[in-house]
Amino acid sequence: MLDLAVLGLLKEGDLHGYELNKRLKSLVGGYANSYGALYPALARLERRGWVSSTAVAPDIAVDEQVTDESPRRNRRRTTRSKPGRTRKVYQITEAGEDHLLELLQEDANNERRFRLQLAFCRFLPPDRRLALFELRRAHLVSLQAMARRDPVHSNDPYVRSLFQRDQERREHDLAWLDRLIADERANRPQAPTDR
Amino acid sequence: MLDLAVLGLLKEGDLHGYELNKRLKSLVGGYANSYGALYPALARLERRGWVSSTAVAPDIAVDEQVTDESPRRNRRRTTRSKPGRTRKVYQITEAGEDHLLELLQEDANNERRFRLQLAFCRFLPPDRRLALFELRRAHLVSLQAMARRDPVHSNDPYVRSLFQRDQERREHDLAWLDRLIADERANRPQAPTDR
DNA sequence: GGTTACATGTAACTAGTTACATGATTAG
DNA sequence: CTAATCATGTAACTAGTTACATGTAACC
Repeated sequence: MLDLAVLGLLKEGDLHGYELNKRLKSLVGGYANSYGALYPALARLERRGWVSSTAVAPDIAVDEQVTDESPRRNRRRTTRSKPGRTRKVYQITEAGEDHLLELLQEDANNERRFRLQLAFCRFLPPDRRLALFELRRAHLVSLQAMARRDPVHSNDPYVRSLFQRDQERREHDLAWLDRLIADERANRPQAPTDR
Repeated sequence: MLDLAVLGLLKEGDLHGYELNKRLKSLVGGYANSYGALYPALARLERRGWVSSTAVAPDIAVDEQVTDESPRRNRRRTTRSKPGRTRKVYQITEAGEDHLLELLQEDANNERRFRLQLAFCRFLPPDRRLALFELRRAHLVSLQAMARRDPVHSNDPYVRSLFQRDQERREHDLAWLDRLIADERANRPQAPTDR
């Protein structure tokens, strides 16, 4: 799932790990997204040829190659302008873009995954995007039906309250998705079914 | 987290694994809760002394020891009433109940865990229960604040829609929790702060 | 001179899913 | 006789978290 997030973010522009993590936080909102998952994921993506990396020195656009005899004071002057350490900047490859398109269309039964798919669904062709929404909708409807088939057995007020919140959330979610789908259809009155 | 769910269910009454799994499904609603997690969890809980198990033969309360010469027709009659295989029925121990109380008060920053805590919070003393709700409330408020501090940067309509749904969901959740807290306070006007 | 932000990584752990293996019994 | 339900379990995998290790540089 991190793969999806990382490839999506890299499609928007090249980034290094630390920066990726910050964007991930605001994107996923409420998750930890710590480096313990991110850096290994980047290494894996690179091994599979979905991204490539370039080492970038922290001193950008600042002066000449330092000749070896330059004293420490000089060295200190050269290392200005940008923070500390050499960064590894990642860019998405062509194979990576293909893979991203696949990931964007997978499943629909996973809340977290759908969140990411939605965040990057602009990279999908309109028909695939609509298909994704419909798939998610079908899933929500089936959850809805399941909940109706066997309602709460418990008399405990806390359990009842919980299940009612669930119900309301499902309804709200479905209404929201329906608006999304309606907008999607409205913005593409093309593709006339041949007649 | 499964530990919490299993101990909570066993506190309501003794159960075997298969039955536990069914209750788990309706409780957690939308999760898989397959046996691959459940059975190892039960084994672990037993090793730690939080539950104990009893093997129960499938034929309960049904007639005499079958004498060897009884024909197949008879045998079929005897093996009625309950399905196939020997079940392992688990019951919660005293140590298990203590542990359950601890699990019910942990954290509050985990959506899934809080769901389970709420489902079994009736086992908590009223003041601990209220504390749990307040802890969760504080967490939701901090999420709310975080979201307000840095709003959506993106212009993408899908991302915007997503973040707005998040916002609405947080507000709905908070309102729901506040109702829960209000009810809780209303139902215990006792504990007069000494004066 | 200490805290925060920048920057990359590893190791151990938590939590759950998917697929497999096995076998009995029941309902159609 | 065959599909579904009951029943217990293992192995391999997916996905993410927490804690650790290390070091620079900017801010106050």
